[in-house]
Amino acid sequence: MNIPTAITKISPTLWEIPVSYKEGMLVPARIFATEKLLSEMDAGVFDQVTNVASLPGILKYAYCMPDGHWGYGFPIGGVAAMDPHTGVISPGGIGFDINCGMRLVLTNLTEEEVRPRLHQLVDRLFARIPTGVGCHGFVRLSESEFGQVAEQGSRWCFKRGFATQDDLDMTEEGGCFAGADASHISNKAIQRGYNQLGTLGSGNHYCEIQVARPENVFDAQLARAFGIDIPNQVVVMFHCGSRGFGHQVATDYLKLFLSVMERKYGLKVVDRELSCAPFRSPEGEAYFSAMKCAVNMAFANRQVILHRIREVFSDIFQRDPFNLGMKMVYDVAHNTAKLERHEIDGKQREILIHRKGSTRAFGPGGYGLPECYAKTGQPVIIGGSMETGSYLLAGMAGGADAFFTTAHGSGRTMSRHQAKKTFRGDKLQRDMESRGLYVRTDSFGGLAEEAGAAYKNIDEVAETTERAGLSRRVARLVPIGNIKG
DNA sequence: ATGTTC
Repeated sequence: MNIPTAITKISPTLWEIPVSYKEGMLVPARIFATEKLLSEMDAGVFDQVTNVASLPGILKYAYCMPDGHWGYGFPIGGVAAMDPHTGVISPGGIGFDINCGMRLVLTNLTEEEVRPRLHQLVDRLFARIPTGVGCHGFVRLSESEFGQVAEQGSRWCFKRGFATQDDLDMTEEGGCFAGADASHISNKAIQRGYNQLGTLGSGNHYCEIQVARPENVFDAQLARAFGIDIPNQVVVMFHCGSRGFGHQVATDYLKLFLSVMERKYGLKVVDRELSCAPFRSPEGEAYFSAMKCAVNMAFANRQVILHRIREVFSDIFQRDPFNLGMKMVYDVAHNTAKLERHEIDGKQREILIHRKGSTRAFGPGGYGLPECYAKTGQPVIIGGSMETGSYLLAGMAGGADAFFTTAHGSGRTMSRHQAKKTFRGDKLQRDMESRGLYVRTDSFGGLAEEAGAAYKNIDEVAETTERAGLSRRVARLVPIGNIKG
């Protein structure tokens, strides 16, 4: 058993490790999980979340969500809010894949209408959306035009005809984090990124055709408000981020911070992977701006992919995509740092929130939400493994204590290496097809790594976030087609 | 996650 003996149970879905657990902790660590999910977490989670609790300027608690697992420096599933004046910013608290995120798109088609053309549809998506490591997109950009993508995000897509105003409205922050300045980006990052717009990537990135079956709708009223109102309605969910561009931004600044952290700022961290800089320092501010460039590139990436998905559906079903009801439910990031206003000890304050493998989940009335979601709370998209389904949820008022944050996915229980040794991709593909799920992939090895059995149970994760008051389940979405890298 | 080891 990996669970520290010092842990105390605050509620059936919340656990706390006190500051006395480890020298240097400034705040307690809190983990949202059932006893079962807690017991499935690797020891690295407890080690890392308590390391995060020692970072300068951290406020309230270092959090970990129920899908938490070991990551680079911070656990994946981590949440850390810093005082912007005294605190640090850490790339490890955001992740290498900056603005990795989820997008959910409606159709007005039913499973019965899509099934006969499923193979054709998935094959065409696989042909039109580049997948795999190092893949390139169809949008031809000069390096300076790419700088505009990085600064403008989805707004650049709107100008180029790849987005509607409604798409922008249904994206977190309108698809553009303000304050992105491409002068903080290295040439190397631009070289890696400028031809990657509209590409899915590899690993757990995918584009899925899913069905909202009536028996899987948890809250019919919220489902209707989110546009799910036909029995067996088909939706499209996809998961990807900022590709090699964001990876290079993270690499560049991790290295820069390591060179100045101790020498220039006297910051000592217990793990080099917690490389950081004061938020209010030239290096910290440059990273925050560069990170926003990667955030915006990822929003634009998902927007161009949506444009292609609409083209494919339009070709296959011989109708305009908007006649097919292809409207976005929402696009939400799960690897970012943001300045947000939250109530801390009874006072409204601006704080710097790191969310790494955790999702913003504003409750009803949350600021900046589109008017249509003012009463429902923000749509939250939690992606499961490709075999087991995903969830649409809604932010809840009870999320305030966790800075309105919830889980992001299933969370691995088995390492990629272990999964590759345990499963065979070609057999998995045949098994999935016999269960009515048609999957296309660039790499059978990559497919084996994503086997459902290598992940936590998504139903338990989603239910735990609801019991903890973080996000209410709206509908469970079952995959029938999948393309992955 | 990632031109999967600068």
